[in-house]
Amino acid sequence: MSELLRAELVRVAERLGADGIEFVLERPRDAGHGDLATNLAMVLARRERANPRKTAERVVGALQLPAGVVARTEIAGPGFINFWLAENQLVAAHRRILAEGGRYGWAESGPGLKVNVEFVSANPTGPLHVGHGRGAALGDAIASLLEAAGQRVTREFYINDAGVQIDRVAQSLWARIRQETGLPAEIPEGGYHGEYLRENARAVLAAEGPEFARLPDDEGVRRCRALALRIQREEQDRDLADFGVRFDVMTSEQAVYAAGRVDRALDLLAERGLTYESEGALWLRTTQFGDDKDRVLRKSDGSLTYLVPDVAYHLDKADRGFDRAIDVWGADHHGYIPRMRAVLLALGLPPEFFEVELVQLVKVVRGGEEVKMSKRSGEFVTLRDLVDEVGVDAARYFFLMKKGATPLDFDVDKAKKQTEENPVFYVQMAHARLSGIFRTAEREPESVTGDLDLGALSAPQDTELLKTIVAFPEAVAKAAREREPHRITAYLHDELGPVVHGWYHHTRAVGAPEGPATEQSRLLLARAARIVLANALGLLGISAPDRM
RNA sequence: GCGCCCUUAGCUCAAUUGGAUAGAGCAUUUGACUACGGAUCAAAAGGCUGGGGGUUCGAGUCCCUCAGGGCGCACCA
Repeated sequence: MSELLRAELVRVAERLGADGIEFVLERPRDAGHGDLATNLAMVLARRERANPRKTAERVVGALQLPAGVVARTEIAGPGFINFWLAENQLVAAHRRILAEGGRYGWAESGPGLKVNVEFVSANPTGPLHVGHGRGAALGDAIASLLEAAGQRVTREFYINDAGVQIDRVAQSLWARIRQETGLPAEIPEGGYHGEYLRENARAVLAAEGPEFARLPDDEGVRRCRALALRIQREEQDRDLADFGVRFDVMTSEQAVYAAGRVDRALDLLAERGLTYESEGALWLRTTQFGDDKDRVLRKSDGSLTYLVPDVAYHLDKADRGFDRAIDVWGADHHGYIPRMRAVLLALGLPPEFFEVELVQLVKVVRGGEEVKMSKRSGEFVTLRDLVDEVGVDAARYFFLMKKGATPLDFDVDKAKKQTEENPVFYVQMAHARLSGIFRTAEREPESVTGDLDLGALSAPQDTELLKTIVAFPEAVAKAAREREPHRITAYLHDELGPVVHGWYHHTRAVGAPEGPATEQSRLLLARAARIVLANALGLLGISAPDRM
């Protein structure tokens, strides 16, 4: 219905000689300002240096809407135009919720963009930490939101298995294997000291036999490289699977090299005249594309910087036909964005192709104190430890409560509470209570069908609940457009949750004192609200329990 | 030194991207169950949006400046 109104406003704007003008049509914060409001008249007036209220009168006078859509129009404040929708619009919207069910909130538009969302992409050097968990929750939710917005999404994980970090973990594992059998060995400089490598060492010895530790160092390290990679990858995959995250594509850096893509990327840059030799190194003119200094591609020792495989990998994404490559990165990589963007622009990719969503640090707090490490990792809190303590639902919800770009204090005590202080509990409780209504009624929600009788929904809480659930698709579209899942947690906790609890508290569905027509309509309302709660939670990867 | 992000109620955070009277939760105070789960609800109180200047019908949001905090500035990944 807002689409219809928007289209008509666009038509009026064109008639008033303002083609393509940008204006806002949205649900006002204050319900006293109508169901929908637009600033069109003020934008027009600014352009024409006219009185906004007079312009608003012209706009309203030119509107031609079919009967039964808008009940009332008002010009208010500095020149806002407020619309009250006709009641039958709400009945129709409710009908749509029941009809679409689990897909309510999803865009109707046809095949959208092909989007690649790359996230987590942890080095295969150890278990995932809580920061990876936040990236996983955020990337997965952004992917789900984009799917809901009608786009074709691929969830991808990039395995950095060709760099020096994997050498270090191989050397570290080799040292632990020797230590386990009483042979002298030291963890190398920059190596990994976590307890988990001791576990891995014991597992390798159990599988390969104790003589494995007596191999020459170079062969031992070489074999440890493959073993460490496999062991760490398997553990990360388990961590992710248990966190409810599933990837469509795992791409390995080694495979990017093996396919010749890295050499091809270098050739392509050279062909375009973007590289030059200086001081024995090969440089890229990223400054021509907005970077603050040129960057080295091949160091004077002949090895490549990590920029080269990263560029090759993103070219590969473009070759695979993606319109967008959205990368979820740790915030410590933000300095790396300009040069990546510069290179991709230089290679002729459109500026909107490459997008980065940053994830800030997670500080785990228990009893008011920061928790700095887990026993197993030795240096960070693992995702598994956190999930074991608070559960997947609470972990995901807390990770998604704030914008990714702001630092997060994860309050473990609060996440475990079974009271309203815990936002995820509060929201899930709303769903469980609605389910409870149907238990009491001894009916399946799906068996309650038909249209709402607005005349029978006499309580103000009825109307409030109806308007709140009808606003859900707009919230999804906005969250997808902005890549901001926290808008959905905010919708759940600040809007829908309180409205459901308030409705439940103040009105009665089963055995409604107003009579059977009211009971029927309230059951229909409860069924619809339950759908919206479940869909919103589902987008975030959180369960919607019927009992708690 | 340069660049990016941040500073909003006692605390943790929002604010429809420049809109109407800056909103939630926690904490505090007061009240509400013989009813679908009181694991909840209703209400009160809490603010010079870090300071100052500017842009305009209109600024938490944009620009300048000052103060405070975080991160980044490799021929590391």
